[in-house]
Amino acid sequence: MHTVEQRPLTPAARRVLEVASELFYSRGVNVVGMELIAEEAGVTKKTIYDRFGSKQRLVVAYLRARDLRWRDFLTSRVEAHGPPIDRIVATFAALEEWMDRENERGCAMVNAYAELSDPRHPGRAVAQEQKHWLRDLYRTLVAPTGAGDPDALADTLLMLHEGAVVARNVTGITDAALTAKEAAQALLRAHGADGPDQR
Amino acid sequence: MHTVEQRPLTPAARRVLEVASELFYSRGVNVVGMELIAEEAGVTKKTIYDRFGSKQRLVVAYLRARDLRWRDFLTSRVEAHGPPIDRIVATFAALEEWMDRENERGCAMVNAYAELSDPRHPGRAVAQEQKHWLRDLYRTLVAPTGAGDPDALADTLLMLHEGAVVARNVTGITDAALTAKEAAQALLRAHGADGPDQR
DNA sequence: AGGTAAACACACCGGTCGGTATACTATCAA
DNA sequence: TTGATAGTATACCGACCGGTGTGTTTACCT
Repeated sequence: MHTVEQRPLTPAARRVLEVASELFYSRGVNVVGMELIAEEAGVTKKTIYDRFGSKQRLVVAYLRARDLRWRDFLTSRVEAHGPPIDRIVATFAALEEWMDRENERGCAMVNAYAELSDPRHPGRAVAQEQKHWLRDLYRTLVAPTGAGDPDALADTLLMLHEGAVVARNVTGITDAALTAKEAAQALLRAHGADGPDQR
Repeated sequence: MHTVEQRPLTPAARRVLEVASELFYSRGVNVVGMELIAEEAGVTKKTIYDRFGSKQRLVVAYLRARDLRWRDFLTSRVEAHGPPIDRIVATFAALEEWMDRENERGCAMVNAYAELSDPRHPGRAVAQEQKHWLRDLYRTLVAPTGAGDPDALADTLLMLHEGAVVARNVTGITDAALTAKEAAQALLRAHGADGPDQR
């Protein structure tokens, strides 16, 4: 039988997941074969299938792990600020830092969503969940600002966020996150958000 | 020898390109094999290779054709309006219409960019060119509005545009383009753009 | 009548895909 | 001591991948 659940990964399984994550992200989920992963992780295919069961599940594990890392990172950056408006701005500063560090190929969820066209593939749900989570995050951040039409504002911020990733990735606009951050501040002002930074 | 250049496509080649476009877009470039395309187009693989030379070139032909359709569509919608601000707003209305009609799987260029991880694949350049074209379009549309910081505003509009596609595709926000349009209007106002709609 | 282009049919190539089977070894806890 | 557990190595499977070769048929142009 294989693991798949949250039982702590064996050392070999951890290596597999690390290597697979790197390869899946940098080259794409469909392009990378199981044999390559096994080779790079110094492990036999048998071990991978013993631990993860199938490629589909390994892909899901990769997406879940990356999603978790991103959420933890973003959450910590948001919580480092008090005022609602500062928190919203912090999401774009966090995005900027994240993209500089480890987003060479754009958003892993968006890329996976593009690659996994079969609607039954469970990896699609992982990507959707992340975006729904981000949408909800913006809603909860917008609410206490007293901005008008808060739901539309939250969706707009979400779009700016996702658009910045795409623009940076394919158009090569390196300061996309910065531009998005300034646009977000302008929008908050336009929606009448009141915060300590307002005058 | 095979065609590849802009010589008018033979009837069989046209059928191949139509079928390939549908399959490439709806299922992904890497997932669809040449045999399936040949089958669905009622054509032998030999014919495809005689006309297009390789899968890589067929993919490029698909991207070029789709890009052209989109540019023609967007250009016509923009030119239907006179005032600069109306033209900018028209891009988001056009996006809304386009997404309702034929964007079930998001932006073909962004998806292809995600799938074609090999930087040497010429399909990547096609995607990049479209986004650069769109960026330039927004720049030329923003310039005559007299808005402050026009380049940043153009990039912001680009991000809203791309973000709306992603948000609608993976998050399922069906009115994403509408929300983006309203945000664009607010941003134009915030940048002090003057137009017939201003008061 | 002859030539050329565009299809057809079909067999075939080396290689890779995800996944399985068998057998053996090292570690460690009951 | 025994018996899982986790790992190794290797061979194998059918299916499919992108791509090619040989030869035939159809239709239009000169």
